[in-house]
Amino acid sequence: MPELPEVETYARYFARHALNQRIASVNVIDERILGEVRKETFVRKLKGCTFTSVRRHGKHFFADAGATWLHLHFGMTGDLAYYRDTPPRFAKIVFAFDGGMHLAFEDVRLFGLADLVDSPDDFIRERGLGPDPLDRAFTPKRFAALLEGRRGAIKSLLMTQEIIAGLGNLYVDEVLYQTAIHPRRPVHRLKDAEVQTVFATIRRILRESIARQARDAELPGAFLFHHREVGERCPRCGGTIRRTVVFGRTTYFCAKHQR
DNA sequence: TTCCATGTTCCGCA
DNA sequence: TTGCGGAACATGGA
Repeated sequence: MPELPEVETYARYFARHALNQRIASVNVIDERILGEVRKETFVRKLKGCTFTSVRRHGKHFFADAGATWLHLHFGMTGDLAYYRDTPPRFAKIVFAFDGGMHLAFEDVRLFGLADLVDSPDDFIRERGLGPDPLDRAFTPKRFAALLEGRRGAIKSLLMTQEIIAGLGNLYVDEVLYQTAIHPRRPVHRLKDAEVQTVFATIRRILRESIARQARDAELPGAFLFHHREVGERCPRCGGTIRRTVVFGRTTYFCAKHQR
């Protein structure tokens, strides 16, 4: 489930297992997972290299391979698997390291992406991505400035990667649920205090989720996360959970306490 | 069989 | 310019 907490968890997994080992071979099992780079170039530039560090910005992951950076986006169903013998069923790219271990980038639906970039910073700038909400430079003031002068639904803005990078459908619903704001509320109708609460809640929820390694079962039971079902009882106020569509995405909210 | 899905992009319209 | 609805992409699972 790749939103920011999941990608952060993958980044830590990658760093824990796949750094400082020489890449003996690169197997691109399905070329459709590649972005701009050609298969031959992808293999040639990574074979023999060593990943030395990782970075994450929003839902984008980067690994330093020396002369180039591996760039991964996990789409809807991307995942990583470090293993010795048996590749995961939906492996699309496999890196084999000296010593016999492997790292697979797997993705059932192929909405993910693997590519090479010269510089993550340039990529982030060229793509126009907004700040990462866990970055130090992301302050309450900056957040308020990002929303300034906009008129769309709060959910739409929080989902837009060019405004804030990393939140997706589930976590935006979670943030608005916990701040008692209706997903369709126009952003210019938010009070200053509410904007500050949204800022603080984004950071708290992301940190809590990362601390639990973004595993569904370990997220607090009071999270909307566990109650995404029409007619479900809201654990916070006893109201009824409803479903609607905002920004083209299925949206769950409590009809009673989210206004 | 039908519907739905944690993401992104592109097009048309207001 | 901004915002939004809809469609498309590819595929498994309920």
